[in-house]
Amino acid sequence: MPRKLSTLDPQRLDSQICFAVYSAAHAFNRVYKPLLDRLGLTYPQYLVMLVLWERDDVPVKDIGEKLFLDSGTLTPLLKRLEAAHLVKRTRSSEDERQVLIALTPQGHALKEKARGVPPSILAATDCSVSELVAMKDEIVALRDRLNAVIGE
Amino acid sequence: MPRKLSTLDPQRLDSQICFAVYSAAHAFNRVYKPLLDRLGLTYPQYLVMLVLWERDDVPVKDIGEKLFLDSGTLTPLLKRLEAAHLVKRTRSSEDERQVLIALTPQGHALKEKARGVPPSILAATDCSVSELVAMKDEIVALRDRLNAVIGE
DNA sequence: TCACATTTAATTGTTCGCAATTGAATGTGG
DNA sequence: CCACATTCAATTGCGAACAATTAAATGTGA
Repeated sequence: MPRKLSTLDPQRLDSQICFAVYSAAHAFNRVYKPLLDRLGLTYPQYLVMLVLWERDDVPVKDIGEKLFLDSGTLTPLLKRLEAAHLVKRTRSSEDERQVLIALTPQGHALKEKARGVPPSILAATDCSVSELVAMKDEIVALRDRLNAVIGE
Repeated sequence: MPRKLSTLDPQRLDSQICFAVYSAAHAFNRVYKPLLDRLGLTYPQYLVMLVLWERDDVPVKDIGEKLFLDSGTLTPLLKRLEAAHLVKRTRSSEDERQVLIALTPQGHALKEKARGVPPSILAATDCSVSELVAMKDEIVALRDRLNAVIGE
């Protein structure tokens, strides 16, 4: 009598935390989209801008380490940000292998326009800040354990 | 004296739950990759197979509703699964607008080969099942609230 | 110094993910 | 019954995401 086991079946879609994370990421993306459209940014471009608003004039590699992305993703993305006049890309003179990414005045200015984004997202989650912080910390811990397994 | 506020700054990358979810999704993907390579599947293809292993002979729309994906994503993906001889795509005779997706014998057989995937993922998370279930339920609830906002 | 490994970005090719549009089939109101 | 709207899948175009490779600059050991 294998009844009621279906909800525990590890091969069921709804049992899988990974699908929960995957589908939540897409849901976030859809909420961000109209907000970021006004800034002329995609979500990954917004992430790069967040990094640069914290610290400017950084090599591509540093951005990649913070966002867990490689040059195959970042190079074309940064070229689009450059085409949008938000960043400048210049070869480092000390180490010619590195390309340094710096904000333009427009890139700096966009930070003010983007100030309304996090509150809008917070409202959409319909959660308290403390709940979100707790969830975020759990998810980050999980992510870091997964990333630790990869580097084996 | 705006000191120590940086960790609470909503415009900081590390404050954002969305980045936690985004980067966790990518971390999961990297853990799944070597496991799914052996099955000849990508992660989204694996999700479609999970749906079909639960219920066969379903229209594209139903798959899309379960996975939150549209025909722009699913049509080419399903064609690849068909080219890999895992599914058949046939127009419904009752409603010629629908395309029904059915597993081939190889598609059915793959379920057995895929049985080892969830335990491997579980091991990689280094979490107890009950912890994961609790996190999963929280994330699903968050996702559903976000999706509710979109349909406004 | 010189051969060799390492680091860094860029490039190529494949697969998602989605917006917008198209076209065919079906449903509905008058 | 017929004009019209709706539904469904397919298509087009663009921007990620990543594996694999390339090329140039830098570091290292003999």
